Amino acid sequence: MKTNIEDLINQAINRLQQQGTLDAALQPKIQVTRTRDVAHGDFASNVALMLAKNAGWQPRELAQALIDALPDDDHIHKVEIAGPGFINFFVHQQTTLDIIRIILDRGDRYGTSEIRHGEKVQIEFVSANPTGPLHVGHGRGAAYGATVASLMRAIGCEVDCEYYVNDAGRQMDILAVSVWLRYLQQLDANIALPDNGYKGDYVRDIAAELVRHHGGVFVHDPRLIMEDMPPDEPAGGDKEIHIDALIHRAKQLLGADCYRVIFEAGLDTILADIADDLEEFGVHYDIWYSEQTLADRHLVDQAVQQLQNSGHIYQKNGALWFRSTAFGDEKDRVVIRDNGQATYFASDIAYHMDKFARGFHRVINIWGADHHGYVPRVKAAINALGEDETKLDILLVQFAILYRSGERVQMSTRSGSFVTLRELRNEVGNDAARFFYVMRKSEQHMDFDLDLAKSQSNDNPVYYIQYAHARVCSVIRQLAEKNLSHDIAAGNDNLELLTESHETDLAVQLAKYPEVVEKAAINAEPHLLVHYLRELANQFHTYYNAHQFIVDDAGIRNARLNLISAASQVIRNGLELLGVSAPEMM
RNA sequence: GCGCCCGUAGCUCAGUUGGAUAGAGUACAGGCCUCCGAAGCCUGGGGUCGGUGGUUCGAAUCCACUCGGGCGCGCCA
Repeated sequence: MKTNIEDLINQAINRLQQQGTLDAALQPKIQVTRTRDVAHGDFASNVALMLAKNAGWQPRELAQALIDALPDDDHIHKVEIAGPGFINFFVHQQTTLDIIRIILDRGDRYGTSEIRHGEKVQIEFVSANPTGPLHVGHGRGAAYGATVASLMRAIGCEVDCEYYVNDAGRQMDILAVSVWLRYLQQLDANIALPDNGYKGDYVRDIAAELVRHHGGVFVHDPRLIMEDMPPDEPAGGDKEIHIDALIHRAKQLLGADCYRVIFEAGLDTILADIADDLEEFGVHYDIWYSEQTLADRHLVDQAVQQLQNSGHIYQKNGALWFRSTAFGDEKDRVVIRDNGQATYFASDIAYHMDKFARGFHRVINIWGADHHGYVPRVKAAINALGEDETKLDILLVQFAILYRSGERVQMSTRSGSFVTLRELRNEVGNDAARFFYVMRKSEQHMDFDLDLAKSQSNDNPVYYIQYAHARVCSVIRQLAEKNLSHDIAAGNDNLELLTESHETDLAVQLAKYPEVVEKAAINAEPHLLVHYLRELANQFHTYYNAHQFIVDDAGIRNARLNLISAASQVIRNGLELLGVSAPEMM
């Protein structure tokens, strides 16, 4: 209907331009919006206001001229000028109610479209280091990314979800050493974990598995391990130097093969745990992309070489620097360290090159907001390599701050005293977690109230929406008990009996759904859908309290049952996109 | 110090490609089950949209300055 009115206005403008009453050079952007106030009709356009200045008309006079030039349309029964020059459109009630027939016909496809048909999109999200289980901060990125993917699929995109596995960096070595030391402890060695080590219980579990499968083959004398070791921080030293030395010693004593076994035990166990966790959370990935394979395939070398060939690299202090300042970055960045090792950034350049090489129309990275300073250098690299930077969108997600009993829950990764995503899911359930995470705009800091999320009460917005769905299901169940039936065809034939204002209001809300999905998808803003569904649930509950659906008059009964069935269909479709269940009973 | 994000009702937040009288939840006060699920509905009070100035038919929205909060400024990842 909205696009329909846009067409009508376009025709009117063309007609005026052909008549010469309006400057033919004007190319207005037609804006048609749904009105907030019923007195303003169903749809309104500010086109006359936008055009007036350049056309040299008074807004209201231009509006009148446009209305006079407007073609007739069966769906519209009144058009009027209001305020400073808005054009308000009043739609026939039959047209409004017809959406019910459309929804029941399209079923779970209602709200999907092909406006971005065939657009190949890649979304990379979470990509947490596999050095420990996912925590609640990662949960927001997971829920957000998965929902954005669903939304984009709903408008016709072909979406690949990808997890970039940082399996090559120093953090992984620190994990491997942590596992090894726990392993030695479990075999009664007197040796402490370094200040910088990973101390979570999961490290002990991995070590225990090593003991079970390999016995004592990785045992070395603690005195030999610690011999000539630079002191750790508590002993007055530098913890970074200490742990790097420890990593070096571990590789030396264990040899490459044994070190590899321990390293991979840590990596594989944790990655498997992360994958399970996400799968249980309803977050599915198409590709798990290993950072290590970039180096193995020499893609990192190639990326650096390519930058070098195009003159964007220089040498300083024994390292190779990328001149990112030439592309708007604050300072130049090292890609190859003086010890010959590539930086994480170098890998990331190679990774993004590979993303572009894979032919996506659009590449989306979802990062924690603490990485925002990293955005300019990645875009700089993409520009330097001659790729189209506008294909890449980097969406930032702010942290979620947990509250329990009104108190802020403290989190710390290294100390191991943090709330994992799994703990959160067990505590509040997947539905509430998915819903709460996307309830707020992603770049907004979010307070996550654990007590509210798990409360099975009227305070909880998840239940509010699910309850509306369950209520409809309950009504349909009641029919059988009363020996009545729901005849959808008869309902469609009697839609004109839905004359109550609650009924037209609800139908209007249902008609908005595809517009909401489209906007939420294009802007990557799932919270719009959340707010829409709440409002829809509210309108349904209001209607429910005001009117009986199961009435003796078969015409009205079937029409009303069609309306509430359509409402439940839309709620189900919307919750599906959010990854939240729509129970028939609760 | 520089850069990015944020500041809207007591609290949590929508609304920000400029549109009509700034909305919702929650909390608070009152009302609604002989009737399809009260996990619900209705009514009410509550605001200098952080502040000041500017741009125009029109500003919570755009610009400048300013105050307050968060984050980032590694040859870490």
